[in-house]
Amino acid sequence: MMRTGRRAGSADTRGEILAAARHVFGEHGFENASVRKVASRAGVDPALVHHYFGSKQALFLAAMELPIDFNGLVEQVMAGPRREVGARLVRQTLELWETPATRSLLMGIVRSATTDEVAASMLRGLLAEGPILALTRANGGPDAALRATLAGSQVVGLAMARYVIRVEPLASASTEEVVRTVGPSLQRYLVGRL
Amino acid sequence: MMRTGRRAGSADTRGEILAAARHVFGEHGFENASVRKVASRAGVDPALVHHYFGSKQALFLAAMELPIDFNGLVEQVMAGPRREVGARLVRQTLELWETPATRSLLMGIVRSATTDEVAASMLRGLLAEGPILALTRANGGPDAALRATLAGSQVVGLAMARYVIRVEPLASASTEEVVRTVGPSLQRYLVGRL
DNA sequence: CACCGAATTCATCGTCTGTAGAATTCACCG
DNA sequence: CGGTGAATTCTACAGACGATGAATTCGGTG
Repeated sequence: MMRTGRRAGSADTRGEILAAARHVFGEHGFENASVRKVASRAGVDPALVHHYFGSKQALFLAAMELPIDFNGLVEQVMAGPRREVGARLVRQTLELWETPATRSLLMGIVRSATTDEVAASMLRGLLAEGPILALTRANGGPDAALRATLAGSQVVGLAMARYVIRVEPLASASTEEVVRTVGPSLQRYLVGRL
Repeated sequence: MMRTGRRAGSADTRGEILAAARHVFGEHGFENASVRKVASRAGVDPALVHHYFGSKQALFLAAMELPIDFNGLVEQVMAGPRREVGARLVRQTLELWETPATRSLLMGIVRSATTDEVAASMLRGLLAEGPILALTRANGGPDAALRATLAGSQVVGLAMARYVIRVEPLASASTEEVVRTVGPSLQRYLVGRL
């Protein structure tokens, strides 16, 4: 039985709670995750989570804050021939989803967005005002907003099918095959003739 | 206070419970919906739900059983010039999502699929073995399975963006504009050069 | 009209949930 | 080396949840 009171030494307990939260939210989504699961995975009492974050919602917001460099991402997608901009966007997307740190984050947002309004507006912002909009804006045209959401729909659909639902053979296809097949669709949405 | 025992007259209470279940599951998804909410919406005691269906899972399965004529749907998509098969698939999809009866059904499946494994495998089946596969199979080629899941990823992404997350301007775009913009992507996935 | 089975509700159990407050232990500053 | 504040746990509450079993009322059959 773990004794009460402050622990000896100094550890980044707050950080461990955040890491556990990302993992649990990523696995179960917001509503289905519980403060107790997070606490247990962090090796900590549930009350401590509230002491640090105040509420489950606030914990979610803190855990899902994106440590993603969007400016760099947009730059990397724009660097290179314009006729392969779609392919590069697919490649960057797959990389984000296959890096464990960002994966559980995106997983948490997508898994929660279908039922939780806060997470839904996060995803909405990501699709409508995020890096994808920056890409379509860079190529002029008055329909940049529509183009961005169209591309966003393909991106989120790809993520759902490949990583969340795991539908075969898409889930096991190689990165290059996905880039080759999905790239042209995004290409059209981003800079092609609609 | 509603008296105990059998009600006078004869009403299709079981059917009303199913309708209420479709509505509630469509709004909240499986895990977040409760037997009590369904019962309350059907004007019925929660125990009656268990009397008819046995468990929440069984209720979900019964409520989400698709009353959709897939054969007819495939036929309608295949009827007409082959170079517009993508556009016709988009149109059929939008029609399903905009008909209230089927909408809450699909909503329930998608909203639940991100966290519940049973719903996930329903959606997986829909994307990998359902009508979309029938379409890609009809056009020969050894990669029909991959083509179907690619098209499925765009379909589910469109549904997520337009109906679940409701991202603008996609959510408010006219049917014809969506058909015009998304059609060519599906066209490529279904019968085009990958 | 008696009876059986189906329909319906009530009361309840055990569990899990988010959250709050009080108590305890330690690190650090003077 | 004393004291203040932060870190951590314990205990607990009040509500919702899925599920069960018994009790009650009605429709339909003989």
